[in-house]
Amino acid sequence: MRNLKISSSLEDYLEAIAEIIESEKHAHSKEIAEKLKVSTPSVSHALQALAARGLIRYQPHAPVTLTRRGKKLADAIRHRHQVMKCFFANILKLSDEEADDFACKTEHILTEKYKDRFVALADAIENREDCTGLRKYLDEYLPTIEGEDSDIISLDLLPLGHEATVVSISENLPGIKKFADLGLVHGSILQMEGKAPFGDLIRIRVMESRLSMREKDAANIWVKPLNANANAAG
Amino acid sequence: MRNLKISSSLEDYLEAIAEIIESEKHAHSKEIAEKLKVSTPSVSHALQALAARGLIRYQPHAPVTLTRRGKKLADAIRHRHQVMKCFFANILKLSDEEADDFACKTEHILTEKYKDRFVALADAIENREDCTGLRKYLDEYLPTIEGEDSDIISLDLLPLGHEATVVSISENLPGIKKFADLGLVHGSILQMEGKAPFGDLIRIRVMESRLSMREKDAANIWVKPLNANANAAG
DNA sequence: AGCTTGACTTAGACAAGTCTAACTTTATAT
DNA sequence: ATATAAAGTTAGACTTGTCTAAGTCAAGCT
Repeated sequence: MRNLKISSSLEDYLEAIAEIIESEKHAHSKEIAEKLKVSTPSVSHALQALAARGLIRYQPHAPVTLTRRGKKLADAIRHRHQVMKCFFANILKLSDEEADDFACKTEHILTEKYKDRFVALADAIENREDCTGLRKYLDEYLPTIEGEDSDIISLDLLPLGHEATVVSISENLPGIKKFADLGLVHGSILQMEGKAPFGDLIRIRVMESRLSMREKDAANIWVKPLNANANAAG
Repeated sequence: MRNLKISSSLEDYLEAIAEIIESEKHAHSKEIAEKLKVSTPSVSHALQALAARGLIRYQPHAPVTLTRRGKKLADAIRHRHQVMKCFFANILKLSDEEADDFACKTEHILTEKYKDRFVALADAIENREDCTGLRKYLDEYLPTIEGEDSDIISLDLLPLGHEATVVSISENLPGIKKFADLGLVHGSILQMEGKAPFGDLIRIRVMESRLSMREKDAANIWVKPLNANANAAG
């Protein structure tokens, strides 16, 4: 069996061909071009590449059909797409269109193993009896998340005097302090109090206490600055 | 503010530079090359591109540093990486290394909105009181999923006489029959009984009953063939 | 039958990203 | 101080995937 890896661009062509054939029996270059929003010369080029890999039957000026191998590969891609689309729509509550868009991108990087785990997770969340609470929560809360290009920065970038809330902390790195022990957790509000000009140390205030940490460690704490404060300084 | 979109390749360089600077203060071409497993000329080339976009300070033969904008963008990328890595490791139960690998790919396609929803989902699953059952299930079941390039095909490809189990069905397409009504659900075992040579119809057996469907609809049913059966035929 | 039109392909330019080979710069070591 | 080594850059080839421009093919019309 020949090499089955093709570029994500060719995967897109193959997928489009499969979908067109499904609804129209034959796939014409023009339709493929419209579906993928590329020019027809690009399609011709891609068709030659697919034919060279034995995935389609292609004679110039005739509509293409999929070989058995091509159909199988196209199906695998379409299945990945479908699985991810369902996950994004049903679990993450994206709109149908958003889910489809995002699935288009993930279908090229998803491997079988990961796919199966997404399926299992989605299945469990949707069907387990003890997940009614979670389902209700996801239904109500997720659609409210808008995430308009939020200005999350790492703590070491927070300007002097500015306040911010802690968004997340990478604790899994070796040699990093346990920040949680210092009262630094998701949601904490902190203020940048000082930066040593050359040194590696920064000083922050959390609630009523103060603490110092290495700048290097601060780069692993992500915060979202609160607006309208303080004297911007570098 | 200038255009902030850069290619995923440049994102990789920027991320690598940020990580090296974090542990070594200065990023040298050679280290970047080693980290990304590319040649040093490729690094030089990328550095020029990043400098042209105002993301790094770069003088030939001197170690690079990040501009403020560069640091901010690098942090956004690293945060996406970290979020996805946590999701894959903690929820989907991939190994640390697998989670990291997969995060490397997803970090380039994840937008803020989707990121926030992944965070919310992971947070809910890990911390809600009513999710202990789900957590236990994920802990025990997901690691057993191996998905060794499973031979999932669409039903219309199943050879005559062969049996298969239903893996999933796309019901959300317009004009598609409600297969569930016919006893066709996830896990059903079916057998291909006949294909009309030209026509669009195929005939299958599910449990003790038989049903026909259009080949076009069969392409939206994914099955996993059972081994060692029947007479292979086209 | 020949003309016209639309579909498709070929040819060739361009951009991004990679590489090897050859060169330059900087640092090190007597 | 100069030779040598290491690091980094430039030059140029190659690949993939895109495009426009210019052709070719095939079908339908009169």
